[in-house]
This record gives sequence, structure tokens and C-alpha cells, in this order.
Amino acid sequence: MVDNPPAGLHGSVVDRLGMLITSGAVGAGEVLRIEQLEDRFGVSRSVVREAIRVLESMGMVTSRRRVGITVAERVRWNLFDPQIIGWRLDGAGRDEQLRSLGELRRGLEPVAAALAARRATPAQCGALTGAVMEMAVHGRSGDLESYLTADVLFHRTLLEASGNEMMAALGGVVAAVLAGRTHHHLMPAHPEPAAIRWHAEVAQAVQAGDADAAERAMRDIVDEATRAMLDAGDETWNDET
Amino acid sequence: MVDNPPAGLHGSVVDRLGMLITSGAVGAGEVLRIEQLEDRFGVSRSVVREAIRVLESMGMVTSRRRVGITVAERVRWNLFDPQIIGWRLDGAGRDEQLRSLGELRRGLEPVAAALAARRATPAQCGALTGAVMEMAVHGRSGDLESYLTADVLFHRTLLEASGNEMMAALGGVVAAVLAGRTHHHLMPAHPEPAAIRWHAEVAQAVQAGDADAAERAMRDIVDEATRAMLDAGDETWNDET
DNA sequence: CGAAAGCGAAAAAGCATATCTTTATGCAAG
DNA sequence: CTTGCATAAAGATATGCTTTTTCGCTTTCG
Repeated sequence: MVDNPPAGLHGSVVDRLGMLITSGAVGAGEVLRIEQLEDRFGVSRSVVREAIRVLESMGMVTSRRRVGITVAERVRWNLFDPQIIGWRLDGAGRDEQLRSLGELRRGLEPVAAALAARRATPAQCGALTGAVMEMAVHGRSGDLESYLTADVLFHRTLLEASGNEMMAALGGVVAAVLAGRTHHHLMPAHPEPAAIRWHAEVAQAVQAGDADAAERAMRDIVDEATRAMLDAGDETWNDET
Repeated sequence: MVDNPPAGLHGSVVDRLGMLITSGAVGAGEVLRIEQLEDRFGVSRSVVREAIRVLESMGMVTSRRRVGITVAERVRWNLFDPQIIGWRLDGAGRDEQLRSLGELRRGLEPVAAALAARRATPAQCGALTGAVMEMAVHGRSGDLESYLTADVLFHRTLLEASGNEMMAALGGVVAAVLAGRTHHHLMPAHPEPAAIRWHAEVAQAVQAGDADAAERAMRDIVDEATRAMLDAGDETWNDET
């Protein structure tokens, strides 16, 4: 998605085991043993333990002496961990994940826009309007890939401009959502013209320092996005990765 | 804060080193070496490596051959990791962290309330109104600790009732924020009566399935909360942990 | 004569393995 | 029902080998 190469042997184990767990192939309550993992993945004990440690810090497993490594139920997971989001996004639970993220965006991005209206630097305002222009161009020409790039840039910039570190930290997953949306054909062939207009409104409101207008326009954007996604989702039902 | 004992030697190293990094005592770009950490913390190589792996998965450090372990700049961190939030919450950066979380809440909780209005189970509705009653009782009597407990319960329940896993996952940090607010005396001695009223409105709107009303009332709550916190923050300036 | 390219050595993390320690659990005996 | 012991599994340490990466030196070509 964005930084794929899971560098190192241990990273590869984390990746594979993490996928197995998120996919449900190994379910909550199940108990694994180090030795078993050793030969399942063909690595040494230390590597397994390192992998377990990071899974543990993600809340996906717990490790206890004399009993083994038990995979935890989902409510214990750090669902905001980018890696977990990634796993769920291209595998089982993608729908659920997209829904969750969509609802999150509905709350966060309008607030981010309002904050940006008060805090954005001139450079960020420029980047915003630049991104909108890109979107307009490629939206008209139907070049969805370039449109996506511009769209991602827009939202990333806006989240950064919010001056809120945590919102900025969500830039990556918002990008993943947008990418997932177009790559899984949950988007119309030609982007809604209204969407582009609303993006422009946000950019303008931010530049003008009009927090309310920015918030409202942004709310329009994400409302439309979730609506469109639901519509498309009904038709393009089974569409495996 | 909630699950403190950092079980295991490696966990303790994660905790100590993580604190050092979040506090800025060891700054971004600085490069550590395994051997050095070994005797700094008096543990063996594998333990250090396991700790590094965890920190690495949090985005706080990167490890490269022939160069060492370089601590990453803050924008690379997974700021949603509960452990990082914890470190920042009781240490340097507490103000920044509280501000960020406050702004997040302002976006999320109203949406969560709206969703809850459509999805809450009867049991959850009951828990909500129960929590409100608790709040009313202890708010009047001035028992801030019990009030806090009820408040936390309310918000946790509401986030869960939203039916959105990710929002529910934020229950812990919202609890941490509320706790931090009262324990650091960023709250009036007697809770705002209006706050309790708004909580009641939320509970009622959720029960009635009125998403708009729930959203509005919740917005009132968090707006008041941030306002109050800013006010108190101006007076109670330096108030170390 | 200078710069670029290639080569080699060393430094640091990555990985594997062996061994010992600790703790929790289950069973058996009192 | 309690006590205690045997054992299984993870926790921790120590050590050696491998791999990658950088740096410095040398060589060669412009």
C-alpha cells in the first residue's frame, strides 16, 4: 500500500502471522507455541520471539509462560495500527474496515478542515488549491489514477494543515481508503463534478479563514463519498483482491 | 494509567526507552547501538533487540545495519499507539497531547453519538442513563473521583454503542483524557450542571433514536469540556505530575 | 594531476543455536 | 481441600556465524 517491504525475517513473520490472524485463519483464543511457529515459518527461535513481541505490542496476542501464545480477541487489538489497517484492508474484513474508516473520516475531516482554516500556512493553502486544480483536470479527462494522486495530496495536506499531529498521522490511512476505493472500483468512472466543486470550496474557505464554511464543505465531501461507496458497493458485490 | 505493569524485561526496556524518546531526552536523529543499550539497561542482547523491534513497529526508531538504531522524527510515530499516548500524557508534551486529543474528541464523539442513536442496544441505553444518574449524584456531592468513574463509563459505553470498532478502540484514551483532566485539576471543583444536563440529553436522544439531537448534545459536551480545560489551564499553569 | 570507479576491510545489525532460569499448571499424595 | 512436586513452556543469556553497508584506499582513466 505505501511501505510494503516488511524488512527482515522477523518482519516477514509479523506480516504473515498478522494476516493469518486478521483473516481469522487462526482465531481468537487459539494458542500457538514458539517451537511450532519456528518450523511453520522456518526461522529460529529468536526471530519468532521478536515477531511475537511486536504482535504483542499491537494487542493481537499475549504470551504467557507454560501456556503459550494465545491470540487475543479483536477488541484488544490496536485497530489504529497502520499495519493492522493494511491487513484488514486487503483481506477479510475489508468492508467492515472501510465502513469504520468512512465513519471516522466523517467525524474527523470536517473538524480538521475547520482547524486548518485557522492554522494553515500560505504554502499549505497553495498546495490545497493546486491539488484541486489537478483533480479538476484529471477528473475531466477520466484519468482516475492521477485523480487519485491529487485527491490524496489534498486530504493529506489538509490534515497536516489542521495543526493536529494525530489528525496528520491519519493521512496514511485516509490515503489507503481513497486508494482502496478506486482500486476496488467503488467509485464512478468519472468523479462526481460536485465533489470537485466541494474540494474547491474547502480550499477557498481555508484560505479565507472561514472555519464554518470549510467544515461544511468538507462534510459534504465525505458524506458524498460514503454514499457513493455504499451505492457502488451494492452493485460490485464480490470483487476479490 | 490502565495496564501499567510492563511485563517482562523487554517490556521494561520498551517503557524506559520510549519515555526517553517521547520526553526528548534522546532526540530524533540520534543513533544508538545495541551494545550500548545492553549495558545502559543491564540486559542481554536479545532483550534489547526485542525491545527495539517493538519501538520500531511503533515508528519510533529505525534499525539499519552498519549504522545502528536511529530514533525517528515525531511525524513517523504511530501517535495512536496507546503506549505512546500514555508516555506523552504523563511527561513532556502533555499539553500538546491533551490538545490533540481534545480536538479529536470534538470530531469523533458527536459522530459516535449519532451512530449510537441508530445502533445502541437497549442494554447500552440503560447503561448510558445509569451512568448519567451516577454523574448527577456524585456531581452534586462533589465526589470528583466517583464522578469521573461514571463519566468514563458514559463515554466508553457511548463509543462502544456507536457500533464502530475503531471508535470503541478510542475508549481507553478518552478515559485517559478524562482522568488526566480531573487529576491535573483542569476541572472545576463542582462539575458544570449544564454538562450533566447535556449528558442526559445525549442518553435520551440515543434511546429515542434521534441522531441529530444526540450529535448536537454531544457536541455541546465536548465544546464545553475543551473550553473549561483551556480556562483552567490558564490558571493552573505549572502543575507537574 | 584530478576525478571516478572499483576493491577490500571492518563495523554493526541480523540470524541461529545452545543452555540455563523462571513460572505456571496439572496431578498426585497427604 | 491443601500441599507439594514434576514438567512444560516461555524468558533470558551467551556466543558464534552471516550479511549488509559504509568508508577509505588504490587504481585507472580522462
